[in-house]
This record gives sequence, structure tokens and C-alpha cells, in this order.
Amino acid sequence: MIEIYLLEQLAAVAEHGTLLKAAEVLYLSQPALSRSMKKLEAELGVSLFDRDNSKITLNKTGQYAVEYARRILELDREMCEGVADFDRRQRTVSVGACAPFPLGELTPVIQERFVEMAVTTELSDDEKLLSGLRNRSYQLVILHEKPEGRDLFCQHYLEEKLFIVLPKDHPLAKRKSVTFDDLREYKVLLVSSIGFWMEICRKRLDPEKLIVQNNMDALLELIEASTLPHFTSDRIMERGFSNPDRVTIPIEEDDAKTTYYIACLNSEKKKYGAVFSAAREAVLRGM
Amino acid sequence: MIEIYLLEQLAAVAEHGTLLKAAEVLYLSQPALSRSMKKLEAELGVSLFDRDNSKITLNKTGQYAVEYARRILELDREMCEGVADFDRRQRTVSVGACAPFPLGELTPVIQERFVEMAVTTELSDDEKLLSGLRNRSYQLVILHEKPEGRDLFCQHYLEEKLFIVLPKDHPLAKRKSVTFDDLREYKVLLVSSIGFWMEICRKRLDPEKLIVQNNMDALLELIEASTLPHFTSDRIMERGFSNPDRVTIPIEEDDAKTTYYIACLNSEKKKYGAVFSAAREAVLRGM
DNA sequence: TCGGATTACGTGCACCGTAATGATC
DNA sequence: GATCATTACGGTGCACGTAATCCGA
Repeated sequence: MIEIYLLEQLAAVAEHGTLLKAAEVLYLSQPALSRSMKKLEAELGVSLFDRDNSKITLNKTGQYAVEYARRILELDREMCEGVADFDRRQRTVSVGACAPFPLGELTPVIQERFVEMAVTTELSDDEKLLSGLRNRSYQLVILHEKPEGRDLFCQHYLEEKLFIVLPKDHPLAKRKSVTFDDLREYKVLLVSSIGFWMEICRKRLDPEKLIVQNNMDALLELIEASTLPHFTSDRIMERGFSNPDRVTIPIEEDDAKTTYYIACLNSEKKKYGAVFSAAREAVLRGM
Repeated sequence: MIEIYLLEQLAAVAEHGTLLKAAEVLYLSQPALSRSMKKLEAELGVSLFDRDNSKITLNKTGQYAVEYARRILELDREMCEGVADFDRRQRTVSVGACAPFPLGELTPVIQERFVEMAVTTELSDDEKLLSGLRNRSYQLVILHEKPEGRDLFCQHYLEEKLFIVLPKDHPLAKRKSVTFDDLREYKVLLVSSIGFWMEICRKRLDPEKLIVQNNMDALLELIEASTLPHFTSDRIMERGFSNPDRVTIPIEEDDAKTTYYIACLNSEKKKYGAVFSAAREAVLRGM
């Protein structure tokens, strides 16, 4: 069998034309390369070069061999990366979600069931989440629309409903409820990592009026320091986050409430079954 | 990069289950294999086995790696054979023909133009000759039917006409010409290597009456020693083969005469151009 | 006690580099 | 005299084997 290092050297010679240049690139001496090429020819039982006593050039057979060499080298490289990648995936659960709240809820549930494994999380939109699920970039995803497809296992997770937080002297502060249209004329504080909610805000509010922070801490500072409106949700409030100096008003719109679904590949339903049931129980307990 | 010998060892371990068995098969000691597998894991940066202190079994990643290993090994093997095969083809012209006479004529013509190369010849039927031409098993073929296909270059070669050779006292000896039907009731001597003529004989004569020799010498002996009819052709007689003790009568049938064509792949027309023109000239000279 | 993996240690070969030689421009 | 391949020779790393150890049925 031909060893890889010989194929690497052959490929380098093919690429650089002379033994000298190839040897430089390979951090090797010409004699070593010269011998290697001879060895290669001996092992294959054919001559790969036309030797002109001061110049070697690949002959037809040599060119043919180089094609094989490149294919084998490519496969070898692919193996190195592929195996490492596969291994990493074996030890990590990648969770993708369309919104931060359900992700924050689900992550500890997963971690609890897969103590050995790393849990990585990511926000994205439903479409990318689904394709990522199918190409194994994600093992679990949280969506805000029930997905199609017999290859998927999907379970209802929880609901979330948006509220607006206003200073007490805000023109809308006395309202029982508001709509997105009511809010259109006001500036609103937002953090960028809110998943699909950002789309909703961009669509239903005036994009010019959105003051978006990349950093959660920055947002909290601004909430403290300013009197600008910002969003919250029933779920967040349940977790005890509220501000007695402000009023919190529900947004009465379909766009302001959503249902989350957890999904995985049907083929991995068994593996993640514990997560699904734990998630269901957690929701029931929380009610 | 992972060397081939490590992949071979991995594949053997995967195949035989234990290091011990695999080591035997590989003519290697267990320690060597043990180290190799560790080295492989180190180079890939992953663990491939579950080690149970007295038993190693491939884990998921290991199984995944084995798949790659097998693919790479297969490609490496394919390279060894493929390159040797390619080289052999570079140095040989394989000629296939449907009949021995034109093959015997053309072979020296080819050899003259490709002095460096080996010329191998083979008899077969038109169909196999054409498929062999297309899959590069033959570089040149001699057919008795003009082939279809834009990928082929084809040139008329020569005609051949069949005669029957009879003892002077044979019932048909006085005839100016005969048909296959006239010959049906008589035993006929044949040699097996006559290409497509054999099909004609089997179809037009009584197969039971054909006395087929595998060996040309055996045929010649029998021709001398017996008074059985046998075939010859205008072309063979031109070459001076005739027997004054016998009469030679033409067979007046379409099936008893044929036209030969030489063909090669269009893509190799340039390479074999000299053969085609030399063949044409030889035929003209011979008339 | 046997099957099977690992550790420890010494050895040889195969691949490498340096230096010299050859060949062509 | 450049450039580039090959031959010659001496060095070294690394893959190997042997022997010893460990562990579980």
C-alpha cells in the first residue's frame, strides 16, 4: 500500500514542477524527495516521470497517479476534520431557538439530563433552525411555529405574551392595554438578542424609533437611567422581574403572543425523550 | 495527516474485534497495535475506543472513523491497480477483430508504427469489440459491419470471400460454385479461431457435421491426412496457400463474403491515423 | 489460568540531511 | 557558473518486537 506521505510529496512535485521547489515547500531536502519518488515508482511498479538527467517531468502515468493522489489526500484531510467534528457533535447538544426566554428555560433542563455533555445555544429564525436540525447542526430547536415534516418530532412547549413597560407619566400609562400602532410614535428600548421578536418589532413598530442595544447590561442601565418604554413578557414577570416605578401594560395583539414548540429529528426522539418529558413537566409545575 | 498503515490497522481491528486477532492477521504484536491505535487517537484528537481495561470496543466516533478508513484504503488500492493498469495500456495497443485474416494483416502494420509498444490481439464478436473499444479495452478493432456512433472513426479495410476445398473425387468437385445448402450433408473441417465465420458456419451448415479443431496445427494435419472438405478464402489463396491435390470452389452466397472495417475512438483518431493510412495503402498495393 | 490490553525497554530499519557528483543550460 | 537531479554516507526517530504487568472471566 502507498503511504500518505508519498502521495503528499507526489502532489507537491506535481504542483511545483521541480523537486527543488517541492522540497522547499515540504521542508525536505531534494535527495529525500528524489528517493521518495523513486520509491513510489518502485511500489507502483511503473515509472511516473520522464527523467532528462537534469529535469524530471510527470509522464502520462504520473499525471494519472497524481489525480488519485489528490483524491486520496482530500479524503484523508476530510477524515481528520470529519472525525473531530463528529466527535464534538457526540459530546455536545446544540440547541437553537427563535427566542431567548424558552431557550433560557430549556437549557438547564437539557444540561440536567446530559451531564456529560456540553450544551451550546444559539438564536436564529425558524427556517434556519429547521435546516440546521436536519443537517445536524442542532439537535434540539425551539420554534414559534409548528413545523411540517414527518422526519421531525415536535412538542408544544409554552406560551409567551408581550407587555410594554412605561413610566407612570407616559401618555399611554393609564391604558388597560395597547396595540403596536399605539406605540409606533414612541421610541422604545430593545436588546438585539430577542430572536424573532425583533422581526415583529421591525414590522409593527417604526424601525427608526427602535433603540437597539447589543448588550443586555447596557439595556438595563438605560432602562434605569431613562424613561423610555421597553418590553417585558408574562414569562419574564413570572420570574420576578418587575419595576414598581413603572406601569406594565399588555399588548393586545396576536403578534404580541406566541406559542413555542420543541422539536428534534424523529430519529433522535428516543435520545432526547427525557428532555421532552422534563420540559412538559416543568411547564405544568410552573402553572 | 493520517498514514495509511494506521488506517489499515484500524480497519483490521474493526474487522476482528480485538487487538489480539487483528495483530495476528497483520503479522504484528499486540503492543504495536495498541500503540498504533493510541497514536491514531492522538493524531485525530479524539478517542475511538471504549477501553474496559481488558477489552477495547470501537465507540461511535471510532465506527465513524472506520468508515473513512475503509474508503481511503479502497481508494489507495484502486490507485495501485489503476495506475499499473493505466501504464500497461499506455504501452500496449490492443486490437480486437471479428476474424483472423484481417487481424493477421493489420497487426504487422500497427507494430511497424508503434515500435515501442506491445500489440495484443484478440478475436471477438462485433458487439463485444465495440463495447471494448468504448471502455478502452481495445484501441483498434476490425469489424465486419460498419458501426454506428459519432464517437467512432471507421474506415473500410478489405473484402474476403469464402471458398470450399474438396478432394478431386468429391461429388461436388466438378461444380463451378456451391452454396451452403450444397455443403450441409458433408462433414467439414474447421479451426475454432475463425471469429464470426464460426457463427455463419453454425447457422448455414449442420452443426453436427462441423469437426472443430482448437489448434491450427491439428487442423493442418487433418487436412493432409483426410479427404474432408475445409474452407479457404480468396485472401488466404493470395497469400499462396493452396493445395494442388484438391479443387477449390467458390461459395456463391452473400454470407460467404464480407467487408472488414477498421475503427477506433474518434478521440484517438490522430494517434492511430498512421495505421489507417498504412492499412489503406497496403490494400491498394495488394490489388 | 487464560484471553486480552497496556507498560517498559531495547533494537533495527527506513527516512532524513549533508556533502559530493553529474548533467544540462 | 547557475540550476536541478542523483548518488553516497552517516544519523536518528519511530515503529516494531520481547518481556513483564495488569485486569477480568
